[in-house]
Amino acid sequence: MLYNCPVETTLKMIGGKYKALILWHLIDSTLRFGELRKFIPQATPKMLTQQLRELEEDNLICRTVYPVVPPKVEYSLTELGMSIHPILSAMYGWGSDYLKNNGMEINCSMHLE
Amino acid sequence: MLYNCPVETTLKMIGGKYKALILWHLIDSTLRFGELRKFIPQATPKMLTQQLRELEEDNLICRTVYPVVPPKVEYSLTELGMSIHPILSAMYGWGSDYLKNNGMEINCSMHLE
DNA sequence: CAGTATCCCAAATGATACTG
DNA sequence: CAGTATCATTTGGGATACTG
Repeated sequence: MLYNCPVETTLKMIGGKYKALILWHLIDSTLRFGELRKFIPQATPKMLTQQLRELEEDNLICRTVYPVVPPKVEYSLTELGMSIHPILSAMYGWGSDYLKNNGMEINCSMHLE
Repeated sequence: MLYNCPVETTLKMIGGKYKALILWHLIDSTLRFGELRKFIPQATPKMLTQQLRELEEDNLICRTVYPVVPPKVEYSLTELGMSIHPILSAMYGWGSDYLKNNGMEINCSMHLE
């Protein structure tokens, strides 16, 4: 695959419908599939699975399966995934400012750090 | 519209197919429609127009029409558009590193600054 | 030059039901 | 619990031709 611009490379990896959101949620915690679903209820299981698989393929997240019943699967950031943090933070900061300046309430169940 | 997270707000505004690329090209120059087409040949006129209109609606770029024949239209960044620069730069940097570490050549007709 | 207008196709996403 | 499978639908996007 040939990219015109590195900006596009980055966008391809974190620009999926729920990818930035998933990464953001994983920044400070390892989460199970069901927990991610609760954080991102608008994503159907199919979509969530698909996005997670793509993130995993791109080596941004790590999927750990515990061989127990009932199944337990945990998702966490890889080192590469953690290296995205500054970008996500910058996006969070810019987005917050934008919403504030436009009198929109932020409805984010998320912790800044 | 209600956003779950400011990260999504930002992504909605710069995540369109050619948006980041358009913004990136406009960072250091005002460009005409035809010039943007040359820089982004993969975008059909329809798509380019659509993306430009959305960027304009979001107040990221400014469209200036000169009442001459033949028509002359120039696009430039607004202040808000310029404020995206750090994010784009961060994305450019991360993407470059990623491509380098994976032995991929960068084929970007673009100037870093 | 800077777009619009149409038509059409492919990909993305949603809804729902099911399973090891 | 953590997904898959299937079907239906919507959306995105390309090709092409046309215009003030």
